Amino acid sequence: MTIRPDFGTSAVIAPDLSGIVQAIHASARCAGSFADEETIRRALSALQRGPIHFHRDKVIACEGEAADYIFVVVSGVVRSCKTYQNGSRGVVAFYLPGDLFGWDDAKCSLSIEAATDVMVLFLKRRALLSLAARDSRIGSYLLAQTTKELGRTQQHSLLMGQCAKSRVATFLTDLWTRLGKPASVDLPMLHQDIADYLGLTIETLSRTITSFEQSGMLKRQSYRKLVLRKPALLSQLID
Amino acid sequence: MTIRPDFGTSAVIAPDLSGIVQAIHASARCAGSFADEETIRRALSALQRGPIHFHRDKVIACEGEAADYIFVVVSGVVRSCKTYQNGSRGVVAFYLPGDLFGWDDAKCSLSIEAATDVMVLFLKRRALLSLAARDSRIGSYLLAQTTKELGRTQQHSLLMGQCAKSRVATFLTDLWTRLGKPASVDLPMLHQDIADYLGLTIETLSRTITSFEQSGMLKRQSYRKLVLRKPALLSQLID
DNA sequence: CGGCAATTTGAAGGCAGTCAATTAAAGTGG
DNA sequence: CCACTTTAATTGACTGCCTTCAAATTGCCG
Repeated sequence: MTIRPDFGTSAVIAPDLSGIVQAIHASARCAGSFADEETIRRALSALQRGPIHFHRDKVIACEGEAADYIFVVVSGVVRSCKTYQNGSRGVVAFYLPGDLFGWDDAKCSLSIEAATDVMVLFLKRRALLSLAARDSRIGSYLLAQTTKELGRTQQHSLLMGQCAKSRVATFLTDLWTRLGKPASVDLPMLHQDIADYLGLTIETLSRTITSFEQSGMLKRQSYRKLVLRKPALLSQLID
Repeated sequence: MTIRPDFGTSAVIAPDLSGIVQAIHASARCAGSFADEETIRRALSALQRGPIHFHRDKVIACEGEAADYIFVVVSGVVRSCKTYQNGSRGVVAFYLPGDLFGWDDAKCSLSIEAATDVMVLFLKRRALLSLAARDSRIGSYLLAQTTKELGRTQQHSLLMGQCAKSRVATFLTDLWTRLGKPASVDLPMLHQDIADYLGLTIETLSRTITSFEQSGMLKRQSYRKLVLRKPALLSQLID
């Protein structure tokens, strides 16, 4: 069992629920909640299932399936995507360690799949919702999380209207930023996943990265390892 | 003051808050709520402002502006969009009468603008959130509404990865369906808005509609009035 | 009827896609 | 540890869809 390289130090952010519990506790700004941090932890643990391990490309939740669970990524990368009859595919989002997702109703017809080998935690949806009804801190947290994801998705739909260079530059700088601006960026997912996420072919993705390298903006250390030499120049391509 | 043609009968769905109040009441499935329907109505009315009228292309809320309000469309169509330095524009979503929106945090940098002459109701964001903390029915409603919008936005980002014919066919059939499948479809917004929403130019949009007309799938009655003759064929173009 | 705005149509060019071949990297077994 | 196989990524040549720029047409409103 080989765990693929993942998002550096952030990979171990959420080995359990403690990150979420603290986030809920921190986001509580409203009166009326009647549970302390320990209570939240115990309540969440009670409706937790897993974490469960999935190999790359395994389907975690099928499209159209009854959406009984909310997911938390413990390690690795998860993709939310749709495969069409002609074999092409669109990737809506990637989820990294610590991300809570799976709010889309069942009708949304998106498939949740492992983009790398991953560990995923399951939370019973109905139980979580009824918990949110009793403790407004959890409700606020869920709303804030969903709003954040809505914002990201809006940005992504805007990105899809741009040219290839802008899309790739945005993806690389976003990823680099999320990783804490390390010296070198390890792409945790396949180029095919990135291309489907950006609405491009792997050939165009590859050629675009090559053009960035020829401009001196970045350097390839290997297929999946890049060094961003001039991030400022890359950012100028965005918009 | 000329009110432009809008979404037929649905234009008068929400002249006030009654639609939302009922939706909140209906979506209540959790214990712990301590307000009846009349209480909700009064609470919402208290933090309501407007409705206010905006002419087409007027900015309702500027990008980056402190997001103090949540919006409800009373009549007309609102667009959520971003204008780039080079003058191009991307439209993330259209909001129709009855839609509640404006959840995106301030940082999201989207501009809320009138796509037609519109009437918009304002709700104080903080007051609504604290109300949601006290009454879980309102919290659930807000979460459900945000989730619904997230799903729509995901579908839209997928759409942007498709070819022009699929995008236009999807837009037309979706609109036709939302309008209750009437005999003829009145496009309430300009072609430029639709093109920016679909990530196309107005020329490509026009040419695509022309090709649909030549295939006998639809017929133009005027620039903004279409008759979908073979909706099934149009749907086949969607993937 | 006249003038402006919106849409349609036409012709030419560019960016990204497709198909095919090569190279690099990772996994496998001797 | 190295040869072999398989998978992933790069590169090249060509095609096609969509854009761009320009002109004509339609529709709206005074």
